Amino acid sequence: MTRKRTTIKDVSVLAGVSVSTVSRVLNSSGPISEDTRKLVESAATQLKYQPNPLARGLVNQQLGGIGVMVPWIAGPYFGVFLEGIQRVLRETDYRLVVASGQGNRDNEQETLAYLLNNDADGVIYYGERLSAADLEQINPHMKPVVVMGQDPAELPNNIGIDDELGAYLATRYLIDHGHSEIAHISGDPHTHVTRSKLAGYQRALSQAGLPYRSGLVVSSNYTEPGGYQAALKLLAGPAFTAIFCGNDQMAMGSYQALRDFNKRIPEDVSMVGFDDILFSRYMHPALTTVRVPIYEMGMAAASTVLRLLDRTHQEVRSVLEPQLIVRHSVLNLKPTPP
Amino acid sequence: MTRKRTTIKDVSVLAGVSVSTVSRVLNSSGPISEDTRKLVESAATQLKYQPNPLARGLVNQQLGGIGVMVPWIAGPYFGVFLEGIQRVLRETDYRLVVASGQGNRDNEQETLAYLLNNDADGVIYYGERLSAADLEQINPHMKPVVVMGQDPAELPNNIGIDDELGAYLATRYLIDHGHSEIAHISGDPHTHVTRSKLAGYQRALSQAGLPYRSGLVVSSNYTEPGGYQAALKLLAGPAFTAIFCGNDQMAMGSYQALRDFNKRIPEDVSMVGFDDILFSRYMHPALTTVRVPIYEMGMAAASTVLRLLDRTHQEVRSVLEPQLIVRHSVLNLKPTPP
DNA sequence: ATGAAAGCGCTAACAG
DNA sequence: CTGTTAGCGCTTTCAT
Repeated sequence: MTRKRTTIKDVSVLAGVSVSTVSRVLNSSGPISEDTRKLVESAATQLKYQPNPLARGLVNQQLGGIGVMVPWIAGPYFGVFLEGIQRVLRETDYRLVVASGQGNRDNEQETLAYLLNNDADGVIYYGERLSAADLEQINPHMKPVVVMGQDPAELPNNIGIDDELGAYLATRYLIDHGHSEIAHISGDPHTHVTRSKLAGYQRALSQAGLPYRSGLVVSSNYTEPGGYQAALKLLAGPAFTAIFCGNDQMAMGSYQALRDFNKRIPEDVSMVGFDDILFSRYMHPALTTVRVPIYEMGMAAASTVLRLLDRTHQEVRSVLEPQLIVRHSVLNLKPTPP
Repeated sequence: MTRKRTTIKDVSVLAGVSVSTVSRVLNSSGPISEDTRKLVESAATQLKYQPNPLARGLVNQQLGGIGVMVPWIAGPYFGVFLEGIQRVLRETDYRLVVASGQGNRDNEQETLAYLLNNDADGVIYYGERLSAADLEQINPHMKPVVVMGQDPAELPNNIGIDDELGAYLATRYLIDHGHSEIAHISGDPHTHVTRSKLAGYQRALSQAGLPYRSGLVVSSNYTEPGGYQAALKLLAGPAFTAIFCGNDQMAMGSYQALRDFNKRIPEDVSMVGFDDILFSRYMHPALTTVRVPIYEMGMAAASTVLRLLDRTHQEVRSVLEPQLIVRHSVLNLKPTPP
């Protein structure tokens, strides 16, 4: 706030050249003699010159930010996602502008629109509430948008893992360990992730010749308290020996409910989660779960916007395969190990 | 990327006035007749005009962002902090630009400098690695900087809770429940938070006439694996019946270590944590801990930068008092309840 | 009360 | 290879 920052003009004066020459060497645009280049460069370093991003953006028509919209910034899942994004963005000149929609649709829409208008040259949207049409409407300039957590079939630039496969793996693992009454704590049935997981659960069941029993499936909301409530509901219904939980946070809540009802894990109830958040390994017993490479997904999402923004950006090779992480929350019901 | 966005010029043409008039009504600067005001306003709405923040910033000399530098974006503690910041920033036109230093000093310094130069009109720095002098050096324009997690005595605009008091409360609680061999898992002894907590621990001890025994204190790094290792070290030393843990994440790791050595919590070892992160209540047994109002601290930090930026901004009334949350990880050793 | 014009700092033709 | 000039979109004197 004190003295003016040094401008390109200052550099040009010190170097004894015109501003356009300075601009040329700084951006390596246009031809420059070796002598003047050095001259300018030393002048710039000497003055610690930093181009004004506003002026630059004004002429280049770019805001300079990548906007990210997640339901919550906090939380074990999205935090890691953001970290992945930041990891690739830090190699660029784009800044990371984050916003959270707090699970509110109007809020999401408004904030995303604001982001697109004021802050971002491209956005990453992790959520299900806004459809392709919604997004198009708030994005009149057709800036790159990558969407996470929606059906790849319906949206372009959608990044995700194969949730169906993950759920299949989880359920299959339970079946292989002799479980046949397998409950499922699910999410909002209107969303793609939830449906995919349900589908994977069902596929494993039917493949093993096990019936699908709707009384064993309860919807919740992917939070710890939600998982707690869901487990309570399950406990009041038909008997089961295992739960496949839609995410680890709900598994955490379920653990609590199970303990409150004196059910031992895994002796009385086995449990498999989804996501493999950091804390899963510290649960007691350590949670067997499906690992989702959320950090890598953040990197992939960021790389994708960057690539959409600039054809020369390298695509990051990212394995977006879910993988079962075996820990100690599943009891083997079979006499011989599978 | 397709058609140009509408500019103030477009609005002025539609309204049949000059651009300066439009600017005046939009910013309520200068006198305007009621008629032209309405005229301009309707033209603006009709065109869905959004001022270009770059052009605006260029003339007003403001970047438009509040930069936040935390060690990690992910994680149960800083995520909530960021959420608090976002909460107050969303009421303003400032964007939230986040960066993480990944625990690397040079990285922090460089990134913070970059933020100050390119993105932010003010920054919030949560960390201990950069001193007042370091900060001053990278902040030639004297932009507002609020610092978290350092000694309030040494830095202006420092926001924090009374860690010493929190630690005192925790240790005192243990003592009141009949514990006298109380171990402490600490952090980097060079940092202010860690020293404060240690001081609170010592004060409670000496106040109760209990000796301070250095063999019962081990330093770690505030992570889960760090807590695990620290507990292991403790287990190899003198006997103790309780641990006061520098934060909940290390408590989580300690739980694991204790279980690995067949120590029951709280029957064999009682535990008190610090922070009250979301997961603490889901630990088994639920962790008794010192609640740090980190969300509110985020809000307070943001309000403070805003106030520094603009004298008219209201200061948020925030209670930054630590508070003991009693759950089930402490065994009462006394015959009668305290 | 309103308009004309200068200028924020930078890039990109256009000349030379 | 380098300098001059015209904007980018907006705010703000300075006139009127």
